[in-house]
Amino acid sequence: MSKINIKPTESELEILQTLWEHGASTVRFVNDFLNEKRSSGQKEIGYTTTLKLMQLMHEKGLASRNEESRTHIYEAKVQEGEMQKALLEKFVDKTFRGSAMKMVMQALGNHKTSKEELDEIKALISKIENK
Amino acid sequence: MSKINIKPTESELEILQTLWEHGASTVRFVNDFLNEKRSSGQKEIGYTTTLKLMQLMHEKGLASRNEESRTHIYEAKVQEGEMQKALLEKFVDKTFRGSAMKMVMQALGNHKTSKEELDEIKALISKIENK
DNA sequence: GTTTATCTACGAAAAAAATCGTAGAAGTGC
DNA sequence: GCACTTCTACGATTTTTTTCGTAGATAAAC
Repeated sequence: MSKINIKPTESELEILQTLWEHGASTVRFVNDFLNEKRSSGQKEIGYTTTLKLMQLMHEKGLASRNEESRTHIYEAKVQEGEMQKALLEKFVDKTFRGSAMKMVMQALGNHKTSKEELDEIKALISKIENK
Repeated sequence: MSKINIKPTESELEILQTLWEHGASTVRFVNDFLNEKRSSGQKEIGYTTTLKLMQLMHEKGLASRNEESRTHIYEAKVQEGEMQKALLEKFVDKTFRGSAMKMVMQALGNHKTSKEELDEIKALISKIENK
């Protein structure tokens, strides 16, 4: 349960997303994936840009890497859930002045929520209430 | 209902928070307030730093200012709720891969939620369901 | 009315983050 | 083996954000 004390930058977070979603990956894969996502309009990210970023992430301890083969394979070193928790807390502070509730209400209000999702939430609420 | 296309930086958001919380304010007030908040430890923010930031926000259209008296009075030009909505959307994308639901669950799970708050949410859910 | 404090404007330095170019090593295809 | 591609390392540039110093104007204090 090691606390997360390393805050990723925007770009780093984007890379982490990729690693979480696809598991351990090469720089090439991450770079391609990122560029596909932002296909329309924006300028492509150069390969060495992503490389550099991932090298930095390795140094910072955000990612580990396997150097057995020439093509290194990077893996997220922090868990997605933990990072989400840490970032959420910070975000609530910054944007909702600390009120998680306000944020939840905002999210529920804005977002078109399906019946299934609402049921899920209700279930969670019951669980919290009966505890 | 003008869409928000201006993304504030971290510092700008902090200033916006102050303006939202206290209404139209002078640079001096904002600067003092900000420094009190981060009292312990960190270095103080210089007056001209805050001044510059607020001038930039004015240029960008994030804040308006009343120049009638020598001491200008700044006011947030975007509404808190709108900005929260915009930032929330971006945040959910970046951090929860677009799943607002996942985020809500995470928030409800981590955060110690009071009975009143839970009731509030339940009320909101009912409202959504009966619509 | 002269000194002192406070304000804005503005430029520029410092810090943080993102981007890329180049070099050289290592693999691939023929 | 030789040309071609692909990879890492590394330094350096560019862009963005934050920070502050200085100058001049205005107000306040006495």
